[in-house]
Amino acid sequence: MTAVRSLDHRTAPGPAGARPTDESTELSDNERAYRHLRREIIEGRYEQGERIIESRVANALAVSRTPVREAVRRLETEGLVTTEHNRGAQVRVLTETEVGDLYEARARLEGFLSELAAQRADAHDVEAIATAAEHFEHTVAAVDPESVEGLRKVMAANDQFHAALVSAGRADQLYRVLTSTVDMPLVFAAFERYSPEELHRSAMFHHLIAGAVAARQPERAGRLMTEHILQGRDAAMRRLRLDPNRTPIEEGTHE
Amino acid sequence: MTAVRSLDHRTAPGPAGARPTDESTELSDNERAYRHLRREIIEGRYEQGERIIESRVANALAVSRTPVREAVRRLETEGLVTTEHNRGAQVRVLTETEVGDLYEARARLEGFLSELAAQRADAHDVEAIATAAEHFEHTVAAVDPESVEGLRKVMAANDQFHAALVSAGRADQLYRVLTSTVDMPLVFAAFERYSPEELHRSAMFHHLIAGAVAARQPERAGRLMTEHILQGRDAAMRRLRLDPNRTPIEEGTHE
DNA sequence: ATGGGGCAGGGTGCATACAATCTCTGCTGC
DNA sequence: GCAGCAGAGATTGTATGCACCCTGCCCCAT
Repeated sequence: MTAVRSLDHRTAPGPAGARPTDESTELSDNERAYRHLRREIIEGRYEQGERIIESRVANALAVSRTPVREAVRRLETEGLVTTEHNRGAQVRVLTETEVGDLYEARARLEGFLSELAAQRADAHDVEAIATAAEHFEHTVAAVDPESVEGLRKVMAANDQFHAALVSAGRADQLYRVLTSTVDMPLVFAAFERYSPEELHRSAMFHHLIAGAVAARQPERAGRLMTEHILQGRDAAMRRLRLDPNRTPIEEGTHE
Repeated sequence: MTAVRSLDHRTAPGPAGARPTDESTELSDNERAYRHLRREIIEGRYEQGERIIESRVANALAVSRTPVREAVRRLETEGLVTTEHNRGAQVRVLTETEVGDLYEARARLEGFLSELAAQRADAHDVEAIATAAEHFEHTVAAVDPESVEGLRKVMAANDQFHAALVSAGRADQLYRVLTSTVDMPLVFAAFERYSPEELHRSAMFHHLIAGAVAARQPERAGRLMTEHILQGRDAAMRRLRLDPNRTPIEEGTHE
């Protein structure tokens, strides 16, 4: 495959629903490869343990192997893939215990984050958090959680809520720790299996957390968030036990 | 600069004090670049915010830019450096608040880790933890904490203790989260400034934690570890406040 | 039939080439 | 004297080439 791209670069600098806060630049190939692979893995389109062939990914994105390799290094550091010398990368396989531990670690980190948010939020932050909680509730009620788009919308709304907390907590560094650490795979795996009641319960927790932040009660905010995440863990692990082999979200052959 | 290496590869497959448990393979260029850069940054031989020039690093290690770039991607994901498109990487600058937050996050994670260790350790693990605590105490008493080698020895002993806990907690995933997350820079910055009394206090905490694990008391182990880390935070931040501009550990020009 | 050696193809790791971008410097014109 | 700009050199981002590694398969000797 030889460079059929050239124009991709110029088209669409990314005017979509981009947050007005920061990025509007056109993505580097590296970044595109990273996001692509991340999504493929998170949404289950790679098997657990499946090998990631650099040249295939490169072809699929019409780039060379170089940016793909760099993306793989990032994913490796995030823990989404493992690598062996001269044998490339494969999607990480997590045991049930590991999944549980990671959820619990996440619960503590997000609990801490929520405490910070409750301490540091200004009026604008409080507003944003409440809005996000509202938005999540609407989304959950409106979309079909079985469809890919529905799922993605729910996830996006969920991210928005957490992002509002991060912003309120002035904790960008923590955010990196959270997202860049076997965080997403769990989230998606969880939502993939969430029942309507569970989604509903999440929406309720979001509201409660928003309330605790607005009331400047760090401990309660932290406790609620911790419990919220642990609820997610339990739901996810119930499903994991029922169906240990996750099924892909979409067809999307990465062949 | 053109390949003057060739032999580096063959020499010393790494028979040094390598843990018998795993690696004895010769390192890839990528890995070498990663470790080199990581150490340079952690030990303060790059200024905060200083730019990292790929070709310079490549020359210094007698490798091409390719593995260096991959190493930089890893460091970026770990949060040690930041990058901007077409403008390369620079050493991350942390505010005092961010340092404090990260320490606290770390305190919670390591606290959790200690709980796991107290729950899951077998007799062998308990033994290893006690030994490591002992070793740390000896090291602290024996070396000159002002010298680079002394500092490195203290850090190595410290790592050994924490590694023993990780091993006991069956928490390899968590370990990744801990180390790969703006963890090291803080550790070193802390030890760099530690006074003998503070090192002593650390040794004491290690013993207490080891005791709690041996006694199978997860809560106490967790609490002690959390406090241990927070002590470290306070010490580090006291020093930070006295001398906001860290000084390099060694001369070592990375020119 | 079976164990093993070797060979071919697929893939990875690294080096090198090159265009695009950035940055710095010195000059020009106001 | 200084803002601003052009150009050269420095540096990054990506593509491509190549040597080595690894795996699976076929064939041969036992």
